[in-house]
Amino acid sequence: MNLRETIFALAQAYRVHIKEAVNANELGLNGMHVRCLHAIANCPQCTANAIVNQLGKDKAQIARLIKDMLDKGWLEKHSSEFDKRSQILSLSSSGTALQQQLVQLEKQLEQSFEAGLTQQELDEFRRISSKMLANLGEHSWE
Amino acid sequence: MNLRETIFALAQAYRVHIKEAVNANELGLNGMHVRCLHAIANCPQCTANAIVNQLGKDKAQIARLIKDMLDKGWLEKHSSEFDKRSQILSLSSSGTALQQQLVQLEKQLEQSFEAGLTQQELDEFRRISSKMLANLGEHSWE
DNA sequence: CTCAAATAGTTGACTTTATCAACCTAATCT
DNA sequence: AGATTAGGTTGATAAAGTCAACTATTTGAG
Repeated sequence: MNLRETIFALAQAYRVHIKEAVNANELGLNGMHVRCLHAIANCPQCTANAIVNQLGKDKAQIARLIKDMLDKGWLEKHSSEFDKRSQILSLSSSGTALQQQLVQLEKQLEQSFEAGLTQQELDEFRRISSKMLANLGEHSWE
Repeated sequence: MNLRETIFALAQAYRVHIKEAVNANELGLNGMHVRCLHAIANCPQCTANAIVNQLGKDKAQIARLIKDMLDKGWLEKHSSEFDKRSQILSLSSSGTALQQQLVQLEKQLEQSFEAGLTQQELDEFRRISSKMLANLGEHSWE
């Protein structure tokens, strides 16, 4: 298994398992919902544009995603006082609850990943990974 | 950066960079083409079904992908002598050339990833990764 | 041997996801 | 002010992925 296969196998495994967990809990959200919830939760004064940059997606797609999530009542938006072009996005109470559930599920999944590994190994994994990312000039980028 | 972020950042970085390289070389192929070329190259007596299992995709999608690649002249197919339901797929000469170019580009990209890392670190990364995959009961799975 | 069940592959119809270009409004820059 | 840039929305369309039905073989239980 070369590096490419390793990396994709990990990502694929994560995707498959978190999808299972999300479906099992019938949260009614898809992959982009998940990423968007996290992005907003972790980004103070989040705007649509911030999400576009963070997730590396087309702004049209993000606009529709946000509209969908607003309709579902997971988000709130109000225009920025500093730049009237910008809409500040935040999680509603139901959005926050959802995101917290996700954090929970992800924590559990991470524990599955990490089973039988020492703290040292985990640190090492992260250290090497971030070296690789630095090599390619990647940012936090989700 | 937690484990999820790390894993997806790596996968995303790989995807973005290989896509760039492929586009830069104007090979005219997309992500599924790439994966399919590799799958066929590495699978003796490859069938559509083998690809479905290897890539974990819907068989309808794979059938259309193969048709497309046959039209483009990258593949050849002939029915199996052992099972007349099966179509054995192989790379044509242009398909082989394409796949070889990809191998080249991927090798270069891997070198970018691995820059400044020792062989020990790389081994360690692979070892830890496969432990994680084993935790989740993953197979080679691409 | 025979017939039901399983397997390989194809196709049609459809949903989801992603992309491109046009556009509006507000901000910024001489 | 007038031109340009940036944030966001929308329409149209392309690409990816999914579901179900169907054909043609093969397998396997009785």
